[in-house]
Amino acid sequence: MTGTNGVFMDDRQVSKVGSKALLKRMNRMRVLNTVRERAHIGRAEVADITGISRASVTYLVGELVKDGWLIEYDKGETTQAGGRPPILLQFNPDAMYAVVVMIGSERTTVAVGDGNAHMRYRETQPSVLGRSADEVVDVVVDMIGRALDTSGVDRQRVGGVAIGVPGLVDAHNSIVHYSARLPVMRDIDLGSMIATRVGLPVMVENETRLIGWGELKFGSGRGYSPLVCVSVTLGIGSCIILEDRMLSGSSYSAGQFGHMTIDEHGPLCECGNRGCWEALASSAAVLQRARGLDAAWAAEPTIPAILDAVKNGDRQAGKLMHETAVHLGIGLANIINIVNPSIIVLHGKMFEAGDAFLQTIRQTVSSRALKLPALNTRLIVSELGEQAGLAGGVTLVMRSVLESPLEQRANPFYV
Amino acid sequence: MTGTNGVFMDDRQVSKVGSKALLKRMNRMRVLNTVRERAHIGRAEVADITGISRASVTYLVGELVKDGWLIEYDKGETTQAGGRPPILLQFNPDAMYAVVVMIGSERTTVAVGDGNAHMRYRETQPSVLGRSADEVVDVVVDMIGRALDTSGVDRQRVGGVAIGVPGLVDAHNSIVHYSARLPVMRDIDLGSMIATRVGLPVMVENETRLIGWGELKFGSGRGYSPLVCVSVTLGIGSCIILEDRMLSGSSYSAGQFGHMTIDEHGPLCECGNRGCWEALASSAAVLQRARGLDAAWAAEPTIPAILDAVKNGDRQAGKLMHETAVHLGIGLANIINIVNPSIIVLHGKMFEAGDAFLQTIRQTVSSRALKLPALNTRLIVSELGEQAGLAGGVTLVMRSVLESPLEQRANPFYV
DNA sequence: CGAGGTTAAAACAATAAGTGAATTAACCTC
DNA sequence: GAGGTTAATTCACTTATTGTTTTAACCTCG
Repeated sequence: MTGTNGVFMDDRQVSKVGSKALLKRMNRMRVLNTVRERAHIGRAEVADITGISRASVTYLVGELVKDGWLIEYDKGETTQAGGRPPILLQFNPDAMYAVVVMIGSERTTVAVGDGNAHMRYRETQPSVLGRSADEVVDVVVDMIGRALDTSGVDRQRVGGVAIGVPGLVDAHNSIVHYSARLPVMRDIDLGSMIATRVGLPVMVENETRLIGWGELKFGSGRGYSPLVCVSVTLGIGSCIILEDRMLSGSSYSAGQFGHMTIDEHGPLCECGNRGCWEALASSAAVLQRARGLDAAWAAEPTIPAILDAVKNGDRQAGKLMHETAVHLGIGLANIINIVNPSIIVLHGKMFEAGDAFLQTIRQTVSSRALKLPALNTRLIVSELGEQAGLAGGVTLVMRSVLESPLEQRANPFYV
Repeated sequence: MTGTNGVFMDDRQVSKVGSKALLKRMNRMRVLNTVRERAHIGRAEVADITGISRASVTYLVGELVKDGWLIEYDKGETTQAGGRPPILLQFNPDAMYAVVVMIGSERTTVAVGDGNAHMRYRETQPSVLGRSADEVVDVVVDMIGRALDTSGVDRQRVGGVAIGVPGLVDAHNSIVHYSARLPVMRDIDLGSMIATRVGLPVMVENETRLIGWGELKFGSGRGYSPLVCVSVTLGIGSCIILEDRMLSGSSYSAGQFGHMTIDEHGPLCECGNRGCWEALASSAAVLQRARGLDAAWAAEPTIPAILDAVKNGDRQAGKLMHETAVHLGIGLANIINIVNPSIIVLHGKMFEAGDAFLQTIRQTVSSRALKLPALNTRLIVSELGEQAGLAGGVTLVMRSVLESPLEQRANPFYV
C-alpha cells in the first residue's frame, strides 16, 4: 500500500514525504511529550530540551493550550538570580479519554482511562473463550457501551477505543490474523466490526504490545530505548519498542521471543518445534511439569499453589521453580545478546515468585549473556502489573488522536 | 550526548528537531534514492512515486543535477499517447568516490569505489594480526595513501573513508571497543587516528554491518526491510537493517545472533556460554569437529577441503556438513521467529557448499520456524560475496556526505 | 522603594521549503 | 499544422521555523 513494508507501527510518519504538516506534527509531539515527561516546566526550558526555538515553542504551546492538551497551572517560582518566573505547564489528563478493551483468554476487561492512564471505570467479564467471533464483538460492544454510559466521562472527549488481543494482529488495519488462545479470531477485521457499532475510532493491537506501550509510557520502562517487554503467562509474549516505535516485522510477529529455540533437543512445543523458550519457561510449561510430580499441589496445579509450596520449603516445587528461573534466564540472556536493549521489563504473575527466583534469573543471565550488553541492560519487574495493558491502550489512542493530520480532525477539545 | 540512546546509526536525523533543513534533506534523499533505485526516470514519475509535488521535485532535481549527483542522460522516449517526453535522470556514479578498508583477521583490503560501488582500485595485504594498534594504523594509512595516489580518482571527489573491523564498534564516534579477532583493538579511536593522518572524514563500522549495508543497497537484498544479514566465517556475524537504519542497540551489539543459545546443553563457546549458535554452526565449529574425525582431510582441515570431500561422496564429511546445515537452520528459524524479516541474506564461503546443504537449511527452517513469518521471509545467498563489505563502505560514505548539513559542507562537486 | 539586572514569554519581521495553478516545452496523431 | 497530451518550469502563495526585539514579571541592592 505504502510501498515500503510496514515495519514500525507508525511508519506513516517516517516514510511519508516531508511536508510542513509533518514538520509541525513532529515538533508538536515533541513539545507535548517533553511537558508530559518532565512536568512543572516552562516554555523556555522546553525549548532548551527539545532544541526547538523559543519562538516556535511559544507558538506550539499556545496551540496546545488552546486545544486543551496542556494547562498553564501555575505562574510562580522564579529561577536563579531573579528574572521573570516561567509559566509552568502541565499535561492535561482530561484532554482526552480512551476506552481500552483487553480480550484475554482468562477474562475480558473494559476500562476508561484519562490521559495519565488513570482508570475512571472498569468492568471485568469472564473470558469469551468458546464464543464465535460475532458473539465476541457483541460482548465487547456491549461492554464498551456500558462503559461510555456509566463512566461519566464526556463522550465528546473520548478519543477512541484500543483493543488488546492475544495473537497475531495487523495493527495498521486493525485485523486479527490469528490467535492460538482464541481460535475463532482468524482474519477478523475486529476494528471495523466494532468501530461501526460504537461510532469511535478503534485500534487493535497484540496484548503484549499494549503491555509494552504501557510500560514504556507509564511504567518502570519510562523513556528507555530499546525496551523489551516480556510477559509470561500460559505462553510467553514479548515485544521490542525502539525510540517510540513498535518493531512490527514484515508480518506482525517481530519481537516475539516465545518460539525461540533455546534447546534444540528440548520438549515439543505447541508450535511443532522443539525446545522453544515458551515450552520450557512459560506458566503452561511449569504446570505441565508439575502434573508429573508426586505432591498434594501437583494434582491440579496452579502457579500460586506452586509458589506457596516453594514458600513452605517444598523441595520439588523449589527445584521446579529453580529450573524455570534458569530457563527464563537463558532466554533473557539471548534477548540481551540479540537486541542489546537498555531495559527488559518482566511481566506476569511468575515474577512475584520472590527474591530467590529473581536471583536465579539474574545469575543465569549474568553467567550466560555477553558481559557488555548485560551490564547495559536493566532487568526489572513490572510495577504496573495488570494495569500495563490498559495504560498501553491509552497510549495508542492518544497517539492516534495527536498524530492524525490536523486538518482531518475537527478538534474536539475546548473549541 | 544527544539525550536519547543512539539506537539507529542515523538517529541524529530522526531525533533531531524538525527544521526546514531536515525537511529538505529528507526530500532530497528521497528524490536521489528514487532515481538511484529506478533509473531511467523523469521528474514527473519521481514526483508520483515519492508523493512530493512536481514543483518541489523540479527544484530538488535541479539542485542535485547542479551538484553533480544526478545527470540528465537522455531526452528521449515519449510515453503513452504523445506528450512531451520526460528528461531521463540517472544517478551519477562519478559524483563521489569512497575509500573502503576492510581490516579482517585473514587479510587487509583497501579499495576505491564509485557511487555505484564499482571498484576502481584494490589492494590486499596480509592480515594485521599480531601487530599493535599503532602499527595497524600505519599499515592502513599507508594503504589509503597508496590508493589515493594510484587509483587515479580526483582526490577532491573522495567523500571519505569507511573502515570495517570485526568486533564491537561505536559507529557514531568511530571507536572500536572490542574485537575478539584483533585483541589490540580495545577502545581505540580508530576514526580520529586515521582521519588526522589522511585528511578525510573517516567512518568505522563493524565488518558484518558493512556487509549488510552492501547487500541492502547493491546486493540481493536491495530494498528489502527488515533485512537480516548473516555472515558465517570463523564466527557468525549478523546485523539487522530496518528502513534504512542499522539496528545498533544500547551498546552497539544489537542484531548479533552469533551468541544466541540454541542448545542450552551444547558445547562451550569462546564467550563462556554453552550452545551458542556460533559454537555449533560457524566455520570454526566445523573445523573443530573435523579435527576429531579420522580422515585424510581431517588432519589439517579447511572448509574448501571439507566441501571437496563432500563432493567426492565422503560419508563423514557429508554428515558433518549436514549437521552444520541443521544448526544453521535452527538459528535462522530463530531469526525468522524473532525478527520477522522480509529477507535474510546469507554470506560466507560455507554457503557455496552446494544445493544439498542449502536444501537441508531450508528444510530445517521450514520445519522449525513459525509458518507465517517463514513464508514471508526470503532466504537467499549473497551474490556480492567478498564485494559486499566494500559496497557497504561506499554506502556509508555516501550517506555521510549526503546527510551532512548542507551549510557545513562546502560542496566539492561541480561547483 | 526604585534603578538596574535577569529571565520568560510574546510579538514581529524575515527566511525558506513545499505546493497549486498557470505557463511553456516537446512530442504525438490525424 | 491544428489540437491533444504529458513533462518541466515559473510564479505566487502558504506556512513552519527562527532571530531579534519588545514586553512582562520577577529579583537584589543601595
